Amino acid sequence: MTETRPSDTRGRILDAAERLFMAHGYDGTSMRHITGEAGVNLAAVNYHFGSKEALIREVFRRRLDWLNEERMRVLDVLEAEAGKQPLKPSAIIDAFFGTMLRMAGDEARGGMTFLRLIGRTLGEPAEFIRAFFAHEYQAVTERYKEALFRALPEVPKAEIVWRFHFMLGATSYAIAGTDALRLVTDWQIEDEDSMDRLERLVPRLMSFLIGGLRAPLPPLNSPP
Amino acid sequence: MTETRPSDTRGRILDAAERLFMAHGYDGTSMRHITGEAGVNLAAVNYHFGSKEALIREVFRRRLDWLNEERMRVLDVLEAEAGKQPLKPSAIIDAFFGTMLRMAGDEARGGMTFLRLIGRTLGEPAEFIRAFFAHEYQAVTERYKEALFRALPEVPKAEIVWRFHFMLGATSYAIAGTDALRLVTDWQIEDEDSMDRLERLVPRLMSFLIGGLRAPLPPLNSPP
DNA sequence: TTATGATTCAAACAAACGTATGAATTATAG
DNA sequence: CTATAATTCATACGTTTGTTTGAATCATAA
Repeated sequence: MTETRPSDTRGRILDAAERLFMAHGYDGTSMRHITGEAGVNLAAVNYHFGSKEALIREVFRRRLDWLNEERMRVLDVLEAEAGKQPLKPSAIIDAFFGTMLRMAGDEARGGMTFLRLIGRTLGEPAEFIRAFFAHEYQAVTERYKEALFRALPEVPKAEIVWRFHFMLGATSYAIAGTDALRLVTDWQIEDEDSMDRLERLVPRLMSFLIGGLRAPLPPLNSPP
Repeated sequence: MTETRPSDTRGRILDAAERLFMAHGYDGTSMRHITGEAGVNLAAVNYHFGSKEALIREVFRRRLDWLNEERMRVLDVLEAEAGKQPLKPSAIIDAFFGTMLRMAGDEARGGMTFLRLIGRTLGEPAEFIRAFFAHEYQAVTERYKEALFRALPEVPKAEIVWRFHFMLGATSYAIAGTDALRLVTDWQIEDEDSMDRLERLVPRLMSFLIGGLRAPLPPLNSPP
């Protein structure tokens, strides 16, 4: 629906790159892996995207554009419904993190693969990737921070920013794995099949995030 | 202070590798970067460690051995003090995460550099790194999970395991950055100098973690 | 001192990397 | 159909990668 498509070479490259970057990271994925997996010629990436750097930017852009617009839209709806009174913190958290997590069930928008790629990438060392993310996310995080400030007027703003940050970390890590996670989860979870696991992850994570957000404030340290 | 050293080539390599892996990741750091930064010959890494893979394993091992022994020791002390009654969850969390975070102030044990390396690496895609971590951590996480089970007998074990996992994610992300973090934290935090920031991070994160751990349980999903 | 083992060194290796080229092929328009 | 543009292709370029080699240098002990 985006454009007339004489050939799906572009799409095949993006899909393969998404999957491989998720599995092996940016530096760990070569052009030959990508084009091999996509079944296209090696030169196709540079023809269609210009460079490897531009490719991964496009991999993220085609998903993040929708996600961040959706996050804005959901917040619009919430604020319209609430009128002038502040939102419930849990509603804001669900709008930001829940909207992202629910992408896992939407295969047309990347599904679990893209979600895990996001989780991985927030810890990615490459400078241009971090810069790109900061730019893509700026407007959205700004709005959500403001909404949280209004929702929690008694909590110092610096504290909210930190906790927003902690929530991002818990979420990234939760979705990045199922592999890395096995560090902590060997048993007891295996008996749920992966469908169950994903469906239960959202409410589980959401409870944790809201518990953390609403936790008692840390003691102020005294020394002068 | 650690040992008699006929030459500190090994140590210089480990220090440089630690710093560079932290800054650019495993695949993003070349042997020539490492040996150049360390001021040693290119072949020195392969002579002293055998391979790049063995090098990064040693980078982690020299720090993690101490950290995980310390975690065990602290838990021993706590359990001895408590006698037969269960520990406070907050004490367990502090023993596990606080012990690690306080390494940031201990320059002889890697300090902030190693701490940020850990944060980065828990999301590292390379298979052998994940395998190594899982192996190094197994005994410790097992003991801490058991301690948490006893401390929170009313909470389902699966829930505790998940929340332990979320806590790991929040912690990794919190220490990995100051760079990546700038995504969410642009202002309001800059006015604290970096010493303050680090000192305040520990109680802030600890409050968040305990709030998440003690949060109300997620609703059970109903469908049959 | 000489002899022996440990370490450092410059140089080279094949393999893999991202990118560029120009010809061949395919699609589109007149 | 023909002409023009878009795309695919095999191939090659110059770097950079991790690792190896054999000689040179160092330290230690007899």
